[in-house]
Amino acid sequence: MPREKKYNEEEVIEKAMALFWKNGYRNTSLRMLSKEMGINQFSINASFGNKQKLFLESLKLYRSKLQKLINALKNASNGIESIKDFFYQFAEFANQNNSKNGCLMVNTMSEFGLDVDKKVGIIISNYEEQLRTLFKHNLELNSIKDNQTIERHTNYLVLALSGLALATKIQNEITINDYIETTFQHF
Amino acid sequence: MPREKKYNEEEVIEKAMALFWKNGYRNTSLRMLSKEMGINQFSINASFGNKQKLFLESLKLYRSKLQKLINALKNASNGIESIKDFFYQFAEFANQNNSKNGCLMVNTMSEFGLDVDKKVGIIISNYEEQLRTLFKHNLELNSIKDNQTIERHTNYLVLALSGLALATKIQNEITINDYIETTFQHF
DNA sequence: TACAAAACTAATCAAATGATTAGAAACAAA
DNA sequence: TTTGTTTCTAATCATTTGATTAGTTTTGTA
Repeated sequence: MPREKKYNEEEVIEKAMALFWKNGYRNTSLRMLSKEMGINQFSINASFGNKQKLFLESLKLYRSKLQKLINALKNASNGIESIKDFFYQFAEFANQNNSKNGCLMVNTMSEFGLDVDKKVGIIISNYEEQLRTLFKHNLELNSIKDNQTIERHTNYLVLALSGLALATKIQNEITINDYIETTFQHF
Repeated sequence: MPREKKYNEEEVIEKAMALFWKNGYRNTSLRMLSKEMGINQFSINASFGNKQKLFLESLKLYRSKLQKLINALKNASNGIESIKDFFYQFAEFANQNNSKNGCLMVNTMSEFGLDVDKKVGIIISNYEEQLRTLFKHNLELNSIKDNQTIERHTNYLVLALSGLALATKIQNEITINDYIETTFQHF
């Protein structure tokens, strides 16, 4: 066993994710990544292949962070109130340290639309599907709505969440809170 | 008076706008613009100065197109129903010819966040302010809500509209309609 | 027809980008 | 110590980018 890597791949990918989150895919260059990650371009290639693959790993890491919020929703049983709590936690997550970075998933959707890379697209749709299932489940918990209404409300909540993510990039906290409160006043 | 321009500036800026709308600012190169507009890079510079200024003119043109929808809302007097009509027209506008391009304003907000060019930012905030005023006015028309509630609902509708713009880039028509219907069921 | 002013074409510039190369440095095993 | 494998550094590659240049063409006026 010869020379060991100076860096920890988990650690450097955390920095890559932060940069992609802040700037988007196309506006993050390998030189910026190299500087931020503290390793040179060759090492990025050696560890991750290329920029696209590095982004994919960054998105996976981001997803795993989001998963913690989602798990809280999974274990909740308060119906619509649990979903509302999730919205507030999500808003805080999307604007941690007043970063105004929004959500990396939603940012990526917005940057690429339907022309997104296939593997990236799968991660995003898996995430959306998981959200949809959890929202639906919680909507069924404490209501007597018919299936069609539940389906409609589920669709609504999924879009409302991505709208919230977008909003955190530019709006102030009051507007954000107004938005969440009004969203859940309907139920 | 010597040679006349071969092209009409109004016409070529329409094509530039379409390209920026589809691809965003950074992912639209001057060569793509040159090809689409049918004039070479030098002529783009001669007519508009540089890429940034061309984008600004494109955004102004986009804004003037949106203004037609807004004027319909201005002349309406049906309160919340008028706002709902506006949402449907906006959704159709953002997805005309099944383009999935969303809204150029919202796309720009998402691409640049708060780091947006100053002049571009002014156009966007003017637009948002106009929306806010019209929403507020229509909310006051047919309701007995207190001022605080109207303010909150106004904030809600502004964010709901940008969320709708984002959604049209990726979601199908059913989900979009569910979203609009549920949004206005609250009132 | 000759001239002048503006618009045109095509080529080119410097800078930035993603990716790769050549060679030096590190280090466990023999 | 020597060897072989791997990581590291720094330089470089070909493209693409926004912008500009040099020189040609067009066209109204004198």
